[in-house]
Amino acid sequence: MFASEFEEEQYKLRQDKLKRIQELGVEAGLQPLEATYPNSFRTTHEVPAILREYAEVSGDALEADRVDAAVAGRVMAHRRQGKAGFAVLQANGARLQIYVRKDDVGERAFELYKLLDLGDHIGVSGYLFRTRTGELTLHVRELIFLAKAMLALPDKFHGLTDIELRYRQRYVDLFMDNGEEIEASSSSELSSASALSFRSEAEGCAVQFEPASASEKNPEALAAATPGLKRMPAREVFVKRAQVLKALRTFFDSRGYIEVETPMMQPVAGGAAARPFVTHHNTMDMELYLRIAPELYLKRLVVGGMDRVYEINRNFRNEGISTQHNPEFTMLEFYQAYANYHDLMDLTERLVTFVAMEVNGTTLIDFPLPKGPRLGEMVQIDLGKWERLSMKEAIVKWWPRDAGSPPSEYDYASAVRFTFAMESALDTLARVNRGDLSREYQLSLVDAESSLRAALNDADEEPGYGLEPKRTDGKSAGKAIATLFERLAEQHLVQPTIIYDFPLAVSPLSKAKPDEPDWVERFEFYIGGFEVGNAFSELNDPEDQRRRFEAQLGERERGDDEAHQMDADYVRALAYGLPPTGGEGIGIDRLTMLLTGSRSIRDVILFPLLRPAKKPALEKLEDAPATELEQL
RNA sequence: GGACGCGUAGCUCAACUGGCAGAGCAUUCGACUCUUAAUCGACAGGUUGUAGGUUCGAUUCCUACCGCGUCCA
Repeated sequence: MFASEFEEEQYKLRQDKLKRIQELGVEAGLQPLEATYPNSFRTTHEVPAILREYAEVSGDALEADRVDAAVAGRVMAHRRQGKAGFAVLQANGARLQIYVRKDDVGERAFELYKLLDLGDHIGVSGYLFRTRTGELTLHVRELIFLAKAMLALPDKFHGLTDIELRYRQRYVDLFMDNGEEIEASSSSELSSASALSFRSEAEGCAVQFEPASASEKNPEALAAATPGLKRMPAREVFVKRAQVLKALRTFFDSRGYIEVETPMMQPVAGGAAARPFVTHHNTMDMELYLRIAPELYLKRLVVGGMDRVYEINRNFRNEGISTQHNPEFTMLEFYQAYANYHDLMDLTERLVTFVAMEVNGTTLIDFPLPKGPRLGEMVQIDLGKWERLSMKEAIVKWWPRDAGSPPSEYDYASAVRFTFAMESALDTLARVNRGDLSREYQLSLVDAESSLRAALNDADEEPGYGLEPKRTDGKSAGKAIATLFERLAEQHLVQPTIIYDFPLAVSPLSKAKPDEPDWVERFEFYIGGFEVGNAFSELNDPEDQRRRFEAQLGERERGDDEAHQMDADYVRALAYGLPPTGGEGIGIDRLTMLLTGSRSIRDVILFPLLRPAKKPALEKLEDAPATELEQL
């Protein structure tokens, strides 16, 4: 528990203080436990409510018509001046100053006041007034000790800036973080006046996070330069996250969708391309997988006549960790019978717009790009303005200028032709004279080259599905096309963009386009340069579904452990008749990142996965001799 | 998995080209009845992530490992 001997000493010191506090309480007639860890304190006001209610009431008015109040909170500042002092109580993310005078609270309570440490919880009652500087303050008459902070708080001005510690000790981060901290990547002068100004408007909170110098700077110069990255306070991020969830439920509930919960532990981990976590049930002696998606269960429900369903819950994917990936993440999935992917495109635009308005009151967000060549750049995104491009159009739009003409329908039709197209594009690219080009341009050429090569590799490995007899080589180029799109276009999709019509090869659960059997009715939408959601017209032909699963099994045998597993029961469910259905999944963590201006998924997950903390120093010392012996 | 960066007091950070490990906050003691990063005075707090190496001398240079971060895959 203790990080150091110093901390242990601190702890003991505070134990002594707690004992002294107990003595004071007992002297006042309390039971020992009531004096140290009382069970309750009756408040008359919540701190945020007081700040809101009396924000406009003058000191004279408060004096003329005295307002009594009892509030409780955590001591976040403690300023003493002899026989009086000011302290700041924080509760529910808002801060109220209190004023304690020995003359008013008496000898014993003032003794208690002097024993307080930062982080302690107290309850106070008294009356409201305004100080000389005009700050709303509670003049304390009675002071009750509620709970002790046995460990010292971080630096009161800087707070916890160590990102690792913020994640590991979120319980500290939540009450310490005021978001004022500036992260590197631009000059401190600029970053002190961020374009983002986060205020707890909902709570009318006294904590204002606007840098004092902001108004003095030239706003035009600020807008021109990349503004610094100012974080929203941790607490506010998670308040917003709750609002996002609430808005989503409002949206679907009002449209007749039923919220359901489907298994998190599944005998077959299906519904997505990802490696699962494996677990074991002892009594039944069976392997189970933590779900990678709820998809197949939700569609079973549509078979069962639940025509509109949605689920908001965790998915688990045994994959890498990055600023956009956490092994467990929250996914919204919804399904609507008798709808197709065109209907879902319209619904998606309305949904995102609605959530933005509910949560932020505007569709405009300032967002620091979390990856790609424009990493860290603050961009303004309008979540109410959408563009739609087919995947093929997107490849054309972002096709490297120096690589000749983009692939045609003819090139897409088979892996052999696609390979040839990539090779000739690479040749064209290689012939560009790079002598007088800027470094930036040269880098973009390198990037283009690696993108084409990645697609080329996929085309080489592309399996033959045998689904399309017209192909001479028996191989599709679907996977390679998807890779090409991702490498060329994804990073540019900053404003909300729907990319529709995906290759069948990468879409084992989607319905094919009637006129183009190699392509499916599927779209993904991108914001801020990353994928936020994925939707399609659901494949509802059991025969076709069985063939696709079998093709995926072939993939798996070839070493692709992300290929979809066979789910015979799902095929059986389809055999009972799934109506034409549109379904969609939306990454809630990523959506929350956008709506809170967060650079990392870890900033919107309360307890992101980290390696276990290193051992306390004392344990380590004891271990040391053993390892030395082993080495000998 | 690869590249780069970081790791110094409880917290936030210094320590120039390798030359006595320092400051602020917090803590402890003292003064102060309108302060707000309160102020003033004093004390205390360190195996510089771990293990090696180079050197008269290592927080600094080198190697490996651990942890975290960022990017790429």
